[in-house]
Amino acid sequence: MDTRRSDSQGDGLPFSVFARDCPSRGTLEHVTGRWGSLTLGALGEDTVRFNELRRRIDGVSEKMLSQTLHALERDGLVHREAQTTNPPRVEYRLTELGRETTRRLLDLIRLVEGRMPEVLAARETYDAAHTARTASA
Amino acid sequence: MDTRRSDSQGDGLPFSVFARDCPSRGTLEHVTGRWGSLTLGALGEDTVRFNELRRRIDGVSEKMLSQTLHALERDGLVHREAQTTNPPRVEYRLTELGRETTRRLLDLIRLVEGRMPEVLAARETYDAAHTARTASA
DNA sequence: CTGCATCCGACTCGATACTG
DNA sequence: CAGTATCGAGTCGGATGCAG
Repeated sequence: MDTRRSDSQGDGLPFSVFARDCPSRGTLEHVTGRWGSLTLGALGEDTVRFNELRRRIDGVSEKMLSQTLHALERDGLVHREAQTTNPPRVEYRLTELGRETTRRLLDLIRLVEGRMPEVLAARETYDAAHTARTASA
Repeated sequence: MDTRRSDSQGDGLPFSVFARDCPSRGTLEHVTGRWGSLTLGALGEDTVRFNELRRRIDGVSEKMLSQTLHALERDGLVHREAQTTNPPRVEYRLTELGRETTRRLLDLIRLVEGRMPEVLAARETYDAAHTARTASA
């Protein structure tokens, strides 16, 4: 059966990201996506306002941050608290689930960052091999 | 100072995904991207051929898998071994760095999958609140 | 079998402008 | 400050066709 593909990865969970129509795939993408991961990481343990968040994530546009925040809020990872005062003040912070998720995410990010020298070296090797092939052709 | 942003996340690493021009951002995207994460997870501890990999990842196109594999190979996460025999046989497997990365990634995936019921519930709540607002308007 | 090249539509993203 | 609406450029991604 196609829907049992997850077994080949040996997880035995009720959902499987490996299946095309699995809902966890969407959530995983919100979490790991370009802005999702950065947003979660930038929130961390803090309670942060919209523009502060925007400043923390270098390069994110208003639109993308807003969009990302909505997706994460919808998935129950981020809590949004709006005060209808003037000036408006909206604060975002991680839910418990969001913190758990972010913890794992940061483990991953830290690993990747810590190993970047290896990655960069691998890239050079790869590129050298490839340009050599192209150049010699 | 802008380049110290990473400190606000308390990691103190030499790279910071939060900075726009940080090379780790690209690698992180390869790893966590739509197909990258699934490819790494599908490789696991195995040595897998191209089409077998394609079968494991439900919905991936040839093009995307090939592209993803190249990116991961370039980053030193995946090892590619091509036998120039006939028929051609190309095997992919994770490097040590790839396995480390995948381990973290699977921690994250498992968490997300395990908590999907919560996510789904949060979505319903969110959607209900939103459609209510829209409907009542 | 394992791929690369090309075409082309769909969707994403970012800049801008505008609202409360 | 905290967004939403719109629009155009760019990228993603799938289908097809071809090559070793």
